[in-house]
Amino acid sequence: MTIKLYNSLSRQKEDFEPMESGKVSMYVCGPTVYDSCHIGHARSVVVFDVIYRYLSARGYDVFYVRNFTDVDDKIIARANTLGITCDEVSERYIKEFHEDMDALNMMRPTLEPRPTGHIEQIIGIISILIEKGYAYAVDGDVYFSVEKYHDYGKLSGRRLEDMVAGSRVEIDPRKNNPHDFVLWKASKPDEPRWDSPWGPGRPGWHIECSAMSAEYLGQTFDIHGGGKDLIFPHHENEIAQSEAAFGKTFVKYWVHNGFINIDHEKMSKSLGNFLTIKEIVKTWHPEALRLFLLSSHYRSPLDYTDQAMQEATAGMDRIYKTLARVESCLGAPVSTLGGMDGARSITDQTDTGRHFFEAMDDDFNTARATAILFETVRRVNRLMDANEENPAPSNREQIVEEATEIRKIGEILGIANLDPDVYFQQKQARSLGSRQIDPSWVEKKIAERKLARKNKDFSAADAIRDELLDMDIVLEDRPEGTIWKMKH
RNA sequence: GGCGGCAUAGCCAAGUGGUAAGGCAACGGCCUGCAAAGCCGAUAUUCACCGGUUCGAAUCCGGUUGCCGCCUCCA
Repeated sequence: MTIKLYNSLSRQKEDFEPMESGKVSMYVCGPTVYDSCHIGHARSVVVFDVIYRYLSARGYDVFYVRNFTDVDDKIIARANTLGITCDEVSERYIKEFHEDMDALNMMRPTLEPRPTGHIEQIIGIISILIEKGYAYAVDGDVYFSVEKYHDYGKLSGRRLEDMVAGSRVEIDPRKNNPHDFVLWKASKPDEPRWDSPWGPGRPGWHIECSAMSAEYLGQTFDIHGGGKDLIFPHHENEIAQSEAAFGKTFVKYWVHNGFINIDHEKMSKSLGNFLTIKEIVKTWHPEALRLFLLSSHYRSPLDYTDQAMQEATAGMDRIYKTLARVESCLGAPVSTLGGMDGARSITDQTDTGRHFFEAMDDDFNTARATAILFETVRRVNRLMDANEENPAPSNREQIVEEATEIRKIGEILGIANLDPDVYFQQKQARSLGSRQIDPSWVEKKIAERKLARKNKDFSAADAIRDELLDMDIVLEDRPEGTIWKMKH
């Protein structure tokens, strides 16, 4: 089986063949650390997290680099506003980024380099570009000359002459061509600065990715990822810099994720509809967010709404309810192998495993993959329905096997690997916290209802149930007693 | 103006030449005191519209309409 992935450069799906058999080098553009992460970051990180996990599960040794941009105009502006140093700003938001991403069960990349630690390499590339005549210095700035690099525009599919220069940004008269972009920026007095052959300054935005990817992955590497918006100008400029400097193909496969809308609107600070991960995770379980993000293909636009999150929550509940039911049916937890071991143990020897591979091999089609997950859930439930109390050994075996497949697939999607009790407790804690419900009061009501039911006073019992339902508390009368859950 | 994308049931969403996955919601059945949960069942003769290619198209080609993104910092 061959993995196919869509290459933004060729605009079609291609067979995935890494440069070195069995190994994958992957670079993904991370955040500029000047503010809290929003759901857009979450999508990008989840998408590449799943790609990373899947490639690993398929036996590749993946070297995954994701940078933090820690020197930039926005960071400087932020530092001035907060009255702290740029380093303090980036440290603060890197820490926050890690907290948010840990909450969303993201795996850490192999390396998370930052440009401030790679100034030497950056200056090195800029020097090569000047030597080769691709760049020029003006007043302490260094610019890349887009006209010198003849393939400029090949990723974004635009030609230099078609672009309307100065339509939205003022033309800088010091540039040879309005589309020339800055490689090195002279620093103003109170800005971060490093010595360079062109005077004290700091790196431009694009050059860091060329420098750090070359440093850790080589001058050519397999996969470069990021949000769709980075195609132009960021990735276009990276290609120009790297290929001009090193004279070889920069990246084999370009992978870009689509954008998130909020209630059908583009997310933007001016509209005031930026949703941070912290806010979302306060009301919704992180796994519901992951399921939502993986419920459509990574290149499609995705609309975030409360309804969508409720549906994703219902989906996660369904999976965990089944796992809980398996546990009580078999009297033992459904094992998680932990880490990537579970994911790596998926084989195409089972229908479920084979279908899952087919879906994911096809450009990481997580929407199809989640469908397979739900089909498996239904099969397990059906098996248990047919074997109420004492499942025959062969049935037990089958139930365990199918339930374990759910865990394994979940390991790659980054969901369904919690103890079901823990999942429902975590979920409940969110609801109780936002609704201020006292669990012991609920227990008291349930006891009252139990008494009423014992006395066959069903109207009183139903009144209690309705009262609780108004507060989004749902009762389930099970053989072993009544349990309660929050509706959302 | 240039480049690109999307239009599939009430909603979300797979499906890229062989006769429409999956989820949520709603409906009927089993179960239940009644519910809830779970399972079962029925739900798109049809994939924005108009032509064309083909034995055969949601899928390919041409056109029309509508929506969206990028061209500026942005995941």
